[in-house]
Formats: sequence, structure tokens, C-alpha cells
Amino acid sequence: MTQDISHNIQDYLKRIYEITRSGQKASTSQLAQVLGISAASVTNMLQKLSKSSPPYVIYHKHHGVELTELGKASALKILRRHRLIEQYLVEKLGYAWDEVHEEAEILEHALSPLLENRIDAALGSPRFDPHGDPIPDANLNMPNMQQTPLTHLAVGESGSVIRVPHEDPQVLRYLEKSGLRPGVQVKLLSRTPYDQTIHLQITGKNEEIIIGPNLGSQITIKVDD
Amino acid sequence: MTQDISHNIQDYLKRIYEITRSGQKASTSQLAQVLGISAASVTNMLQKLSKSSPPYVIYHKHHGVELTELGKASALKILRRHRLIEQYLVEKLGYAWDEVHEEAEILEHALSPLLENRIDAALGSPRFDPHGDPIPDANLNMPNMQQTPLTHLAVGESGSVIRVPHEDPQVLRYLEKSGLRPGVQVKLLSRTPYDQTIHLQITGKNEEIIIGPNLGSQITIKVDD
DNA sequence: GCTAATATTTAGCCAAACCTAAATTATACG
DNA sequence: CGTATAATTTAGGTTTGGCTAAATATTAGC
Ligand SMILES: [Mn+2]
Ligand SMILES: [Mn+2]
Ligand SMILES: [Mn+2]
Ligand SMILES: [Mn+2]
Repeated sequence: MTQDISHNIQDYLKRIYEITRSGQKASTSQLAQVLGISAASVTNMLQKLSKSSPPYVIYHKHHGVELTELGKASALKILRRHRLIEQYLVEKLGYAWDEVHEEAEILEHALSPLLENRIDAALGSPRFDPHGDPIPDANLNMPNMQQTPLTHLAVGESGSVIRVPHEDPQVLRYLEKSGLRPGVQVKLLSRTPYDQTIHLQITGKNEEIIIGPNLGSQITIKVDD
Repeated sequence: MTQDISHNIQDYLKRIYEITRSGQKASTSQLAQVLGISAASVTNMLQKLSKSSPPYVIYHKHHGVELTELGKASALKILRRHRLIEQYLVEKLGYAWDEVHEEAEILEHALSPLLENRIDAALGSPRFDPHGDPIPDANLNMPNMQQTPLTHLAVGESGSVIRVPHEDPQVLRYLEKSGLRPGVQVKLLSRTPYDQTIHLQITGKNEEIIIGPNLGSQITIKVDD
């Protein structure tokens, strides 16, 4: 079905998937930024991906790209491997949750279908990775959670953490220290008026956790009824 | 110490190490054959590896290459990862011994030092891989077994298998079926005069095992006193 | 020791992905 | 609505590691 695809292209497709998740197209500059390369290089690759047969993306000149079905399936395949690897490293090899993303970013391109299956089986087909991100199943179906950014919580409201951002080890170590991991229940104590920094408390704990607006919008929760 | 080295170069160095183990230099055509590329491409790479600073190989124009100390250390590092991975896949993920080489050939290039350590620790610092090949330790010291090709056994003599060739799944399945794995004791029953095919028996078993000279020279044993 | 066969190297090319600088298009706002 | 700024694309290069064909060196057999 999918013929062989280079490591680079796998990363492009994964990034495009992440950006286009929320509806909008992925722009040249967004991709250049997350991939850490020049905009000209991105344009080049997007044109190539849109002209291949079959194409992986639909290219809207000057207006970004979206994935074709093939592109989406390819992206989900890599995302599945990425998240399974993260879970495996934490569960089976004693990694901390801030150490796994970088490893997975490399290993995801080196996994055979057989190894993917063995890892999945060894973990009992896990549905979430260490940061709370859903793992697409073997048919690439993605559990579609409805989730709200932590910053949308009203003062006094509470909810339980679904996922935290996975890329920045420093952030992850801060969250670890605060106890803010997927599953815990938090209550919004207050919000500063100008810069929208929020103060939280984990149910059953006393410390106050301070989260800036950038980080807060990346953490998602399920609001309590 | 070693600056970053491409996947391709890692494979070149590993192959040069394997060929030069037994003293001779590695020739252009030998490398072309095992790497599955043209001789001209090999020449190109060997010149590059000999001209880099510091150099990885010593290039004897028209007479093959040998590894520098740096080249040897780089090769051993990859060999360590390759063999640790093979052992891990068999031990921890239920792979058969004929399924691991191809996986390891890819994964060896994707392992970080941390993951190498974790795998080593999870296995209790194993000294041999599933095919009986020694695994260099963390300081890249290689257990130097003295071993004899199976074909050197005299009729009536016996010895215990040390290692079997690891690359060809078909061969491995044949050996598996015959019970010829590292550790078992074998006795040479007879040798055909012209083509040097040998007939063996495993101690405690009845079946006769037939091994051709190509395969026989790749299996090594420790001859019983 | 010469010569034919074999092995190796050189020369010239190609594809994948990157780059910078210049040109073009889109957008935002006065 | 026109123009300045920002985003994107085009043009022209580079590096890495392949390739084939042609030239040259080595080796083996007579
Ligand atoms: Mn990740
Ligand atoms: Mn990646
Ligand atoms: Mn192997
Ligand atoms: Mn390899």
C-alpha cells in the first residue's frame, strides 16, 4: 500500500498531521519552525509530496497543505510507533517521562511492523502514552477524546488532567515535580488578570501550582460536571 | 571523541572490522559484495574515510583498507549495539533467532548511549548474542575466544558449538531444526571425500546432521580434549 | 616474463534534502 | 484602496552517497 517513505518525509507528515488536527492547513512557516529548517526547503518538499503519485498532501500555493488519506495514514503509523515507544521505554526500561520523546523521535523510523506488534503486545495494547496522548490502534483508529485546554477552566471549577505537552524535558520535569500528570484532579484557584497565569491545586494536596498561559493552553483536561 | 558518523559509514566500518578480524585487509570488491553496492562507490567511500581527520581507515591503493584505532572503536560500538539488540529481541520480545539480524541491522543505528545502557542492564550485561557471537563490553573490550571451524574436526572427534553464522534466516532455521545451537556437543561421524560435506551427531540424540563445507567453515567449536 | 583476465580507480552523473538570496504574492492597516 | 511588511516561492548551490563506463593496475597462467 504505502511504498517506502524516507525518515525525513515521515517527520514532515507527522508534523503536518499535528498542525492540521485542529482544522487549519499547515503553513510553510509553521512547518519550517517545528522542523527547524528553512521555509524554502519546506516549500520544496511540499511540492514534491503533492506531486508524487499517489500524493501525500494537497498543496494550496501560498496557503499551506493538508494531508491526503494516504498522507494521514502514513502520519498515524509513525505517531503510533512514536507513542508506543515512549510507553515502552517508561514501562519496560525505566525511563523518566522527560527522557522518552527524543529517543522516540529517532526510533519511530527504525521500527519494523513486527517489532511494533511485539512492543504493542508486551504492553497489552496500551491506549495512551506517558504524556496522556492517545495511541492509534493497529488499524490506525485514533481514540477521539474530547478535551479542553486547562486555561479554559473557570475559577473554582475543577477537572482531571488528560494530557501534557511531551516535547520539552524541562517542562516535563516541572510538571513531574508539581505532580501534574494525566489522571490527577485539579482545581483552578485564581487567574491573574493581565497575563492569564493560573494558580491550581491538586485534589488532596496543599501546594499551589503556577502555570503560565503558554503551558496552560497545551495541557488538556476533562472538566468535572 | 568520535564525532557523529552516518549510518552508512557505521555499516562500512562494521563490515571492514568483520573482514579484517582474521588479519587480511578488506578489499574493495569484498566490501562491495557484502554491502551490496558497486566497487566504484566503495572506492569513493574508502578514500573519504582515509582522508577525514581523524581518519577511520588506512587506505592502501589497490590493496584494500585496514581500520585505525578510531575506526576500530567505532566499529566495535556498533557491533556491541547490534549484538545487544539481537539478544534483547530474543530474550525480552519473543523473537526467533532467525528474525533478529535484519532488525538489528537497522536498530543499531538508532540506539542512544542511554538506551544501549538500559538494554545492557535489562539483560544483565550478556557476554554473547543468540548466535554465540561475543558482545564487546561497555569499554569495547571483546572477549577473545579461541575457536576452531567445525570443518577442522577429525572423524570421531567431538567438540561444543561456540557460534553459528547469523545473517541467513534459512540457515538458522535449518540449524534450529537440527538442534545445532551454541553450547551443544557434537561428534563428527564422517566426511565425504570429494566435497567435504560432514555428518554429525549431537550428544544424546540420534539424528544425523549434514553440513556442507561453506556452512561448516562458518560454524565454530571448541574441540574437546 | 608476457599477456589475458580480474580488480580497482577515475571521470562524469544523479537524487535527496538541505541552504541563501532574490523575486513574487498575500495581508494588514492607515 | 494603496503600500509596507510578512510569507512564500523560485533560482541557483552544496553535501552525501549512490551509479555506469572507461581507464589503469594487479595477478595468474602459460
Ligand atoms: Mn513524543
Ligand atoms: Mn522523527
Ligand atoms: Mn547479526
Ligand atoms: Mn546496519
